[in-house]
Amino acid sequence: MAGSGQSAGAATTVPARAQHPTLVDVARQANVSASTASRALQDSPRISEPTKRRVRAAARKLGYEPNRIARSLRTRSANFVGIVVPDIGIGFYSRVVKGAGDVLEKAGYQMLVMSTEREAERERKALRTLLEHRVDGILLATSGGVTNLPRGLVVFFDNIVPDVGVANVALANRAGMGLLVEHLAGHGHERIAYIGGPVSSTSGEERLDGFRRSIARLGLAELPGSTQIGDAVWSSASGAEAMRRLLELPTPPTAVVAASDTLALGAMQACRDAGLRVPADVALASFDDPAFGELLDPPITALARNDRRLGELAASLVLHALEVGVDGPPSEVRVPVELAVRRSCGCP
Amino acid sequence: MAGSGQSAGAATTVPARAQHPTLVDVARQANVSASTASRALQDSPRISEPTKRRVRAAARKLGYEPNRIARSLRTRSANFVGIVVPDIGIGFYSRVVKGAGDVLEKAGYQMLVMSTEREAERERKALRTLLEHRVDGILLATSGGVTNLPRGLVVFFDNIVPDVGVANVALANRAGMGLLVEHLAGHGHERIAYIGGPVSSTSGEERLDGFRRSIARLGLAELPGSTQIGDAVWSSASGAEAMRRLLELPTPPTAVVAASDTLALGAMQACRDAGLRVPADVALASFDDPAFGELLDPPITALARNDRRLGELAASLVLHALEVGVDGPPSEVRVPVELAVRRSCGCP
DNA sequence: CTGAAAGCGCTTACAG
DNA sequence: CTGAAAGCGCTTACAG
Repeated sequence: MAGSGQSAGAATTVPARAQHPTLVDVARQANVSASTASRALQDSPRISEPTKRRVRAAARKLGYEPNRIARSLRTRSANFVGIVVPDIGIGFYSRVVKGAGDVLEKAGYQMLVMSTEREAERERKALRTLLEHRVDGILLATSGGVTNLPRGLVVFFDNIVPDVGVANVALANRAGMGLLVEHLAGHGHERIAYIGGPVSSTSGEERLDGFRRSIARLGLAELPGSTQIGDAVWSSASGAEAMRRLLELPTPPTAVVAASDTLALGAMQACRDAGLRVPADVALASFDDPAFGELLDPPITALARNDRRLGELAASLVLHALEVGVDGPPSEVRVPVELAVRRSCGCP
Repeated sequence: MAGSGQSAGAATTVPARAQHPTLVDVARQANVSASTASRALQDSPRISEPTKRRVRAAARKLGYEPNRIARSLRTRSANFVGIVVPDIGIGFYSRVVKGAGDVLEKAGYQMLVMSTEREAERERKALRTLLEHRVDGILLATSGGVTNLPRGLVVFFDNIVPDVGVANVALANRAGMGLLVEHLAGHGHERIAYIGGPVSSTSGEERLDGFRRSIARLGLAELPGSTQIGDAVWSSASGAEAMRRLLELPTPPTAVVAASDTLALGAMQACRDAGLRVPADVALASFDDPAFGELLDPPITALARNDRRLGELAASLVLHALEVGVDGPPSEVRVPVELAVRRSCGCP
């Protein structure tokens, strides 16, 4: 039938997957036992130099590539760490993934990345898959899919579930908000409004709380209707809508702080559409730094985040737990943020 | 010594990793053999309904999670596909990863993501790791780390190596450039310049070529010094520099097409710094659509890409090869792009 | 310094 | 319809 294959004898359904040489192939070639070959390739001190050389030469000659699956089964550790994020297409998460990947790779671990599209069902499935692969640990930015805590070592990040997991790490949401509000107040603003994300997420909740505390600390009043919440994905469109609601207030704010770059961009757009100038008519500051914040018109004052660092920390925490075991409540880590002063706040 | 562990008898170095129940545990609980338990969980038609129910109940009761490592070793297929990208932090790549992940997941595969930071050495290492994990296929956006083609099924994307691999997929670079140049020419521009990336990459080469062909097709002259190449990462800074060089030309261009969003943003910045207005003084169009292209001032005319679609295609291609095997030269797929007309080109 | 043997947790011919 | 046995490719006590 078919018969168009290049190599003779290959079954039709079998793709051209070359048979990998195994350790016993190497051992045979080097005239030693499999045990010795294994130890030689691990550079065990129990093997003589000449033997090691012979085994290594044999491995090279055969193009031997150790089978990690077999190794994992035998050693009962896959050397895998799973990371599950709501959406890998979002800059924040992809940068966290990078940071985590770097430290995991250095420690000899591989990373299994799962993007859940913010669906609880997909998150549960991702978690199950990870567990079936016997990952050594999990880095989890949950979208609400964790009904019962997955057994094993999990470090929560971004979206924290209090008191569970071995650790959790997030940005310094409250402190960051404080920086933003204080800066705006420093420009003389007294009517500062807030555009944020749903308080069901850690960022949404902590940033709103940070905003309120700052307002109070500065002795300012929280005006009615001056805190607006956007949609679940913190979309620019919902940021624009929120801004419009703010502008319709009997006495609109003179300054607005947005809890994310997307929200801020939408807000800026809404201002422009309303014929308002930023910062002359409304000052604006953003929690997240948009990718091209300095190229916007006006360049946007925002918090410079260190997303990679967050990923590195999360990975280090799971690695640490892997090494020393866990006991006690989760450690809570907050990654500091820094104010990047540009023009949208009113600075020259 | 230590003795701070909660559960009795746990060795100090062993983290609190619960012992997973195995298939024989399930079998014992259900009073069947391991073979039967295995078949029951696979819903084999050879097993009676009552037995299946009993086995499933036992599995549920014990919280059984099949060990994929053992299964992979036994079936000699990890059901893994590797994807290696230069930088997962870049929107394009993370979107491709998402697209690929979606179709792979649906087909029952897991994705191993490797980000190489554009270093050939890291790329080689990533490839080796993937092979050691016996991935069934590889999706590769190479940064030049492929000296000898890794054995196995590889689909190249973004950066193509001619005539190798089972398939390659990239954006319709030449056609896209044509769209951009023609649109600018439609505005009456005759002095159109180009800012691109290094021609050592597929995108760099094909986009420059596409530019030149379009210019020629339109009967326009390619002015000396009117094609400028930025740095290896297509940075905004190098785009700005390229723009400055263009503006210093004895007779500067009236329109510029940038081969990427980053380059375009840099160019726009340089224009602004030079006191030039876009599009009044210089019209601008960009190959890639920046994340917030419509929020820029002016909103930028660009090609709306379908990065996810590219990832989906790449994954489908590797899956196809997995199923039917490979023969013949690689199939070459180009993902179409679409013109998103906004304001930077001169449209009202 | 080296080797024979057991076993990690599955799946799957083979037999009944 | 069910089970006993072999084996995927390693690593690692155990013995010498």
